[in-house]
Amino acid sequence: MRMAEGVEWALHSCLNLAWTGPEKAVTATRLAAYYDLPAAYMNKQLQALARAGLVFSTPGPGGGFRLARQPEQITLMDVVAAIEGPEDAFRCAEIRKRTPDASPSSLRGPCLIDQSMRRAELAWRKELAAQTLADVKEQVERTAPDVPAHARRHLAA
Amino acid sequence: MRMAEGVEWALHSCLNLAWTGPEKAVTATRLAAYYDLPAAYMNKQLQALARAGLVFSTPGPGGGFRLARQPEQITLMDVVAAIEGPEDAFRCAEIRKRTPDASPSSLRGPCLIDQSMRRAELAWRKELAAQTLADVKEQVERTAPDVPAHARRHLAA
DNA sequence: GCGAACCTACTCGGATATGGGATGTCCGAGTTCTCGTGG
DNA sequence: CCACGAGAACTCGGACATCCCATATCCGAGTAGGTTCGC
Repeated sequence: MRMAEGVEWALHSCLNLAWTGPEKAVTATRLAAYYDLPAAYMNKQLQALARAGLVFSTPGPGGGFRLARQPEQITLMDVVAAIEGPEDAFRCAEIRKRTPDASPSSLRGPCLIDQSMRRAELAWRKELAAQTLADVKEQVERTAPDVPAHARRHLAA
Repeated sequence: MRMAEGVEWALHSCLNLAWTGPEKAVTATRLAAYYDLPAAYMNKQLQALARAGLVFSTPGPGGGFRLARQPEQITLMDVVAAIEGPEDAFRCAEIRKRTPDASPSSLRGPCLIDQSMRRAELAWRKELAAQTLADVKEQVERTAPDVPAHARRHLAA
């Protein structure tokens, strides 16, 4: 099980967009260059964020991406779901139904293995949903106060 | 992000091995046939469980797999880790270090995005570790009392 | 001088290659049981 | 009848194909701004 690395890119980019502010749009090329990443692929990740409604995208000169909501209103869960998709990691294929003696009685309830796995995954989602971009942003500003200025400087038009 | 489907197979197989008991070994072929799954691939999953020490494997006629511990001593986390490996789903590539102005001061602390993701994944692991095979087994026996007998009958030599 | 139309440059957006890991298959090493043979 | 040994069958274990999705790239649609031409 491996999470797409685009998640990491998206999270860092969202933080950077929070620092540059919603007034000026930042291009995918510039965000990618800041971390020396392939620009076209970074663009793909930002597209996913745009589809999820987390960022606004404007084409043309002066265009780029802007955060669509306040950092307090964006959770880490939102970003992960935007990149990874809404599906669970564990997907019950209901193999129990393929047994030769899958009687209606034994299939009455839900698959309990699936339930247990879902319960764990729900705990994961809850923890992600409990943390907002603003939380992480504030932590970074406290432990590394010069990072926001650096980001603004390198991402400014 | 997608978990290997071998996890589902392994969990069901562990339950079945719990029902057949540790006295008689059950072959991979028989476990696979119970769910109409490819035998060789099922064998691969059981091998992973054996490497992790969750099951004993004995070759030759009359051989097969037996649960290595009591169901109370095997958590869902054990099974998932055996199949999926020990690595985290989210792997911080430390892209923050690739910024042109990655000063030692700003890199002093750990990556806070990584920390947040780890916190969520830890919650997932804790929830998995909190549930044992015995828990799930007991739930199944309560909601579908005839399943254990079916398993024993179809998996008996 | 001013306005409008054109043109260029820029950016996103989706369609298109590529690579690595999960999925699926196959054969060999080792063990156990069986069967035959000899005492 | 019993002991023994050779053989066969069975099972795991790992090496070998195959397929699919994440990764990576490229080009087209659309837009904004600048430029030039006409009035």
